[in-house]
Amino acid sequence: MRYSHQRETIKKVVYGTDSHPTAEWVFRKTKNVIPKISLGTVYRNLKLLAEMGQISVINDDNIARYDWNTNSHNHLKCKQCDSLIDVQLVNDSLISKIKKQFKFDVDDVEITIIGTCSKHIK
Amino acid sequence: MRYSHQRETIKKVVYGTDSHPTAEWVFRKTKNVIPKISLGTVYRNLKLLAEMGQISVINDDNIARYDWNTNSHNHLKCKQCDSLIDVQLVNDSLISKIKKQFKFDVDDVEITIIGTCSKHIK
DNA sequence: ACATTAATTAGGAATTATTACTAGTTAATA
DNA sequence: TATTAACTAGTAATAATTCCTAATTAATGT
Repeated sequence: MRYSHQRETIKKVVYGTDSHPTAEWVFRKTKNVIPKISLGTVYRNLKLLAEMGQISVINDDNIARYDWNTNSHNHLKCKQCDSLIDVQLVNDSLISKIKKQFKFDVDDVEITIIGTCSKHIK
Repeated sequence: MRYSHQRETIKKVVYGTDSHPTAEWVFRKTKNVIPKISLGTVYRNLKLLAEMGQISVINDDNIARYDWNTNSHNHLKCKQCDSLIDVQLVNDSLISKIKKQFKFDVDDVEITIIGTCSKHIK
């Protein structure tokens, strides 16, 4: 894989936020650095970075969001502010339980808790 | 809400399978009964049925799948056969743990376990 | 430093899933 | 049976994402 200014910039943008941004958001931010960058380039490089394991992809409703945190973790999604909060819920015992109980070979556990965050509970 | 032959047929199609079908699949099956039905009608009624709580929506990658099972449950997703298997992983203690630990008011818990099902482990 | 070349890009077209729009149809009711 | 508001078919529009292609650029050898 050859060096590319675009890809490095996109990576920095993702690594510079905890907001689990969409491709569109990354595109806008990256444009501040490289005004002529195209949306296709952003999508292609986000995909490449994900394939290389340098970022991870979150499947939020029907739109992809990206995360610099590639460690296995889960999300609390607030319906009010639409924000995603990182949490750690899964432990190895759950995974081995699933393996035994269902004879299912686990690669990844995707958990999203939908609800209302502390800021918006009235 | 008025009775509609289309909506009833769509509902029966969803209730007649465990395959967690897509809108496209429901459309094809419903066409066997009502050849002139349009895709838009299928989408509109799937949405209505979900809003009425008569079916539930699963967010699988970037495509919606539908499920007659409206009880809270989780899915094992096999990467080989792309099938979704119903399982029950969450218990009330997890939900109350989240409530306490993160001061987060939980409405729904979405869990998908990605991996390989027993049929495809070699 | 310069030429070669294969990876990468910008820009736009194409694709996929889904929603919106509208004139015509139909279920419910009086 | 006439009225009417909800519903449908068919099609256009939208949103997110991928694909395509000529031009650009990073890496390598000379």
